[in-house]
Amino acid sequence: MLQGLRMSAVSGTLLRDFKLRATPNREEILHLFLLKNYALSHSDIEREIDNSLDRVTVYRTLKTFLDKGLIHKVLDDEGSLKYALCKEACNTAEHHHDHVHFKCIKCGQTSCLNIEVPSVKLPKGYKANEVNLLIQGICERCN
Amino acid sequence: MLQGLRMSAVSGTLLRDFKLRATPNREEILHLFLLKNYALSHSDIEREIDNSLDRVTVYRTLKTFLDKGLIHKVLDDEGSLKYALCKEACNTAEHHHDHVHFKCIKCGQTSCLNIEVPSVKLPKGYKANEVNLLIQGICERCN
DNA sequence: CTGTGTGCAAACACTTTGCAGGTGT
DNA sequence: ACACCTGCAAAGTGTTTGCACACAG
Repeated sequence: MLQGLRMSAVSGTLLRDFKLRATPNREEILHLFLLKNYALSHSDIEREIDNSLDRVTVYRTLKTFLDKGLIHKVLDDEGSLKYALCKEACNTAEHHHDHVHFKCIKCGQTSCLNIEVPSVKLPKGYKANEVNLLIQGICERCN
Repeated sequence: MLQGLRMSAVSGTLLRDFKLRATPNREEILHLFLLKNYALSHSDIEREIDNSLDRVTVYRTLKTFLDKGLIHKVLDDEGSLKYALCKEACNTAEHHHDHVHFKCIKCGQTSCLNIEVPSVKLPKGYKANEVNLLIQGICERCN
């Protein structure tokens, strides 16, 4: 849904689609996600948006985006959560976040791989809800 | 390697096996890991060991255990890392940490599932090093 | 106009570092 | 005896909350 659109134009519209007020801050943060194709941590965002943008606002914006289903959490091995855009249409009611993420141990970037999550047979009694696969290694650019 | 041994006796020996000094603190923390069969966060450890045990010591002990290969990181969706014992013989030189972990969204416990990590075909150019699979859902006890 | 977003300040929580003294081997 | 572990204090970093004002709809 997000691909193939002019980024500069899309942020405001996208926000309204998700029933969020289109404020400059939100547009800027959303724009950054559209620009980068890898997962961003809180501090990544602070670093990239160098002009004044309150720390607290970033926290709250990320939480809002998360609640509304614009972005999803991406696991990281360092304890610091990262976030990435939901590629398909997720909304508050239903998410399908079975993701494969790849973290490069050289450049540190974590990106979404467009491959299927392999199905796993759980022991009986267990019921799966969400599956997260994090693969660490060397990405194609660093190879 | 760890299974089938009397826990109270094993901590000290195990520490020496890993070339670590057997101190009361370390034995207590290691004992806790042996006792619980799910992954523990830093704060879990602080909570469980209610008597005096300095926060800083826990940090340093966990780092030491990690470095020596006694424990490994377990991913969590909340940003707070957890740790669990390495079941097979891992040492500083070689780890094989392709793990499947299951986090129950009811009781919050994350445990190691004894199943194989399904193989994933990576796009060409990518090279995998370590694979972490985190499945979230309902565990057998909460079901 | 109204409800929500924002920035500031401050509180709070988490993690790391330095150092002096204690302890395992 | 020596090297390493520990606890305390303090600094550094990350996150949350309260409040008054600004602003989008």
